[in-house]
Amino acid sequence: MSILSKLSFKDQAFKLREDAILDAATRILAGKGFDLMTMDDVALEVGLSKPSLYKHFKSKEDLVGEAMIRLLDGALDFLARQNTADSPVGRLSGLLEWAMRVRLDGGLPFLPSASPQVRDMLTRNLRYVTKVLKLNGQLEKIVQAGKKAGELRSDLPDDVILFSYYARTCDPAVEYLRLYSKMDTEAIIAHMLGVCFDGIGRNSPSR
Amino acid sequence: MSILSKLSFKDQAFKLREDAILDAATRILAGKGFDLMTMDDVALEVGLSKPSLYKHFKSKEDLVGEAMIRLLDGALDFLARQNTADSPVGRLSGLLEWAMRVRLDGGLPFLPSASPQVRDMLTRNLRYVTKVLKLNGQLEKIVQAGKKAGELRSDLPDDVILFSYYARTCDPAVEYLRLYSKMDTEAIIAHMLGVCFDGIGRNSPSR
DNA sequence: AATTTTGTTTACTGTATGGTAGATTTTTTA
DNA sequence: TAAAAAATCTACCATACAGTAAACAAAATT
Repeated sequence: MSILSKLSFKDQAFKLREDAILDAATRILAGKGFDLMTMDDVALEVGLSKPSLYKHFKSKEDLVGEAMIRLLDGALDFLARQNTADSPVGRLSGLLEWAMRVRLDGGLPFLPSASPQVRDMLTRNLRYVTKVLKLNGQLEKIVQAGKKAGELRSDLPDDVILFSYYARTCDPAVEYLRLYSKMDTEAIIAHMLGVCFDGIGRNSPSR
Repeated sequence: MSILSKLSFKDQAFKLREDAILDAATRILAGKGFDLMTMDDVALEVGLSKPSLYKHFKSKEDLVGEAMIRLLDGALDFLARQNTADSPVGRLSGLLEWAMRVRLDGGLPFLPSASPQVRDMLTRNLRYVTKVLKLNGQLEKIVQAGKKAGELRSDLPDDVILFSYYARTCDPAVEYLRLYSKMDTEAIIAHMLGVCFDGIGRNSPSR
């Protein structure tokens, strides 16, 4: 075994631990949110002591930032794997479904929806912002294509459509339906997609 | 001036101070959310010292609960003043517009959307829960009437429609549009109403 | 095996904050 | 105006938590 492969093995172990920490942080974040998540929680969940976390992430903000970045990477990856020949609304719909599934599976919601502090924190994270802008750029193109194809409302500005779309990924309605209705994951996803594109008004939705 | 009217005057002053505290708490809550709001913040904003707050509210949770209850009272009041002859969607639309306007005016969002801790806290507040159930009952009737009249999608269960409707009152899209678009309050409200009832899909909305 | 290096942990610091006791001021009453 | 009552504030406590220093253990290197 060469020195190189040994190093690489060590690095792999390091990376594995890092992923485990991010997994734990993600679970706890999804469960109680940023403010109630303590670094001791994360350490306990992942089976390390707190100072070890700080070998990987220089602060709580950094840790959460990385967790959000990993989520964005997942979204960008999903987009990249999509067939670009699919219809714009089909692509948006697919990504939204993916995001809902991640969330209902114990993952994070996409947007730091409510808390201004979390939003500000992420805004200060350059790598996060860069990825958000990249994702936003790609989605904006899809939205424009969708408008041209008559699949999306052309009376709404792009940013209204985009922000409303993003908001659906962290829609509290999902959480309330999960808690207080008897629907299963699939029914919730189907309904939320319907509400996103067709709203709650009128009969006979398009999809 | 009789003893009674003096007492009543003192009570009025007390009530005024209480309202001032609730106003301050509401502003701060809207600005930084529950976790970052400290009792010292509130005391400073309202011009009292912290212990004086505790003459009115027995805890931070209690204070925030009362602020939310005041908001619910406003909504119930708005509903009560509506013309019951109006169309169901007209009534829902009017209330949503009211809620958006409250929020954009520095008020609170309706639902404790994101934070599970805040949701749990309010769930333990009996007076709050009672009012939520009352409001929910009234809105459910309107939703059912709307479905019957063909103004609301009858393929969606009542609770999907209701939770999606509530979610619009605290939709983060509003915040993002306010921050990152050049729309004014009226344009934001108009678009958000459109998105709520018609979604973002297809052309030519109904309203 | 001795030495260095790396990683981990225990035990701690500093700060923020919800809440309170008791002194102090203001207002009311007589 | 003096005594009593009410309201308010200063100064504090206890707790929780992000982050760290230094002791300790494990592994790698010689």
